[in-house]
Amino acid sequence: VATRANRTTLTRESIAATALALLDRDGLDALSMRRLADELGVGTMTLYGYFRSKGELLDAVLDASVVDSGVLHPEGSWRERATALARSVRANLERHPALIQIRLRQPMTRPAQFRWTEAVMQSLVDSGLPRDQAARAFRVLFTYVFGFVAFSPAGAADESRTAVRTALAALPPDDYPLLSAMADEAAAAAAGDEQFDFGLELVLDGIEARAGG
Amino acid sequence: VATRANRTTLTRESIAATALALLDRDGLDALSMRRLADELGVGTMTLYGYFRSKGELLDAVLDASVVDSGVLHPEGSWRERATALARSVRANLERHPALIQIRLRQPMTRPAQFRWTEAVMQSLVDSGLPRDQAARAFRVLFTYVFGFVAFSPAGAADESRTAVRTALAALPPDDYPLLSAMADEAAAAAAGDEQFDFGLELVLDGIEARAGG
DNA sequence: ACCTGAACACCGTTCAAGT
DNA sequence: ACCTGAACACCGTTCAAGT
Repeated sequence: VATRANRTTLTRESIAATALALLDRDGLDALSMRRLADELGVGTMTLYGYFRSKGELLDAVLDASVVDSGVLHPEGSWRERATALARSVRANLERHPALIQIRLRQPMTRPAQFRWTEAVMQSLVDSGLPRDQAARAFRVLFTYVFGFVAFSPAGAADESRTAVRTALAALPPDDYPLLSAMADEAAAAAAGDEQFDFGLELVLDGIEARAGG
Repeated sequence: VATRANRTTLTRESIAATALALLDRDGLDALSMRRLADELGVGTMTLYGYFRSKGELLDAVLDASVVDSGVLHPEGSWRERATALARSVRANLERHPALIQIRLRQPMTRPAQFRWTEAVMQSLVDSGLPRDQAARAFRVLFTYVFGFVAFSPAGAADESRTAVRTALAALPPDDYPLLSAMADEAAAAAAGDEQFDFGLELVLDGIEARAGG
């Protein structure tokens, strides 16, 4: 609902930045070409002068989100560096919760994301793993971090814990002897920093064991 | 495009089953209330007599997909059972690729899925882990398996490998000394059974180390 | 009780036209 | 060169009506 006045010149970058802000504010469903054009104070069709399709715009939004992606050259042992890189990419992904859903469609062929990949891969090679195993280990770490963000609701950690506790406590003990008795423990593991770090250490332990450390 | 003739009586279950078939055939974007009603040979609004909304229908589709979920009571050591359960849920998720995207929205409070959770949790408790750690370990395993399916394209394993190899080989070696030289190793780790099992073993090693051996 | 067409407020995108 | 309204083929859902 901005007027035409508060834009200078449209560029792919400025449009992507506005789209990212809209995404952060109102979520993935709210991002339509029509709404974004409104926000920018232009006609809907103007956007098609900068992007061939909505998909191409979403690609540009992914690139825009990586610009401010935090620590890329941490110090320390391979394990300290891997830990710092995993935490920083998690933090960045959770700053823009809608992005993970976009990323499900098109896999990791975005150039900007490769800087993080290079840094993580370097730490894994430094662990002493041969390259083929370092590549596999990278993929496990990637799967863990992205999976965690995708399946452990970030903003709603407390609500998600409550939902898990309620659901498990309501299960019939005859069919679910373990789960019905473990509602509190399961709730604690449903989300949050502690759970993220538990899993990260566990995965890194597995890598270290393979590195012969 | 079915005629009214080839349905007997509509039920929530029969509608969900048709929706799942449509999802498998044409993907998530193709599943609209209008198209599903067409498929069933009824008017669009008829569906709203069985489900209050599209979201409620998607919930029912998730439940329907769990019915045929395979191995739930494997034999063997805790680790053999955990392995069998992880592989079977991966196979089931990959049979219905669109479901993982639905599952991103609403977390694991679907009753039907809890049978799998109970069985995995039992294997983890049998490993000797205390319950709070078993709950955390379950969550890591869950994150790994679901993350793998979400981020490692199932049907398109070969194409995804080719895409990764091409993208990495095209990176400037000055900025990406490691990645540009590791295109083949990264491609091998991008998808497939071998990579899934590598990560699964790695995660189970981490769990076993915490279980004290 | 069970079903439904018309209507409303949205989508992405093509096309032909405006400056 | 850059922008755009109208139109097309879609959405999910409300409402008032049909049998």
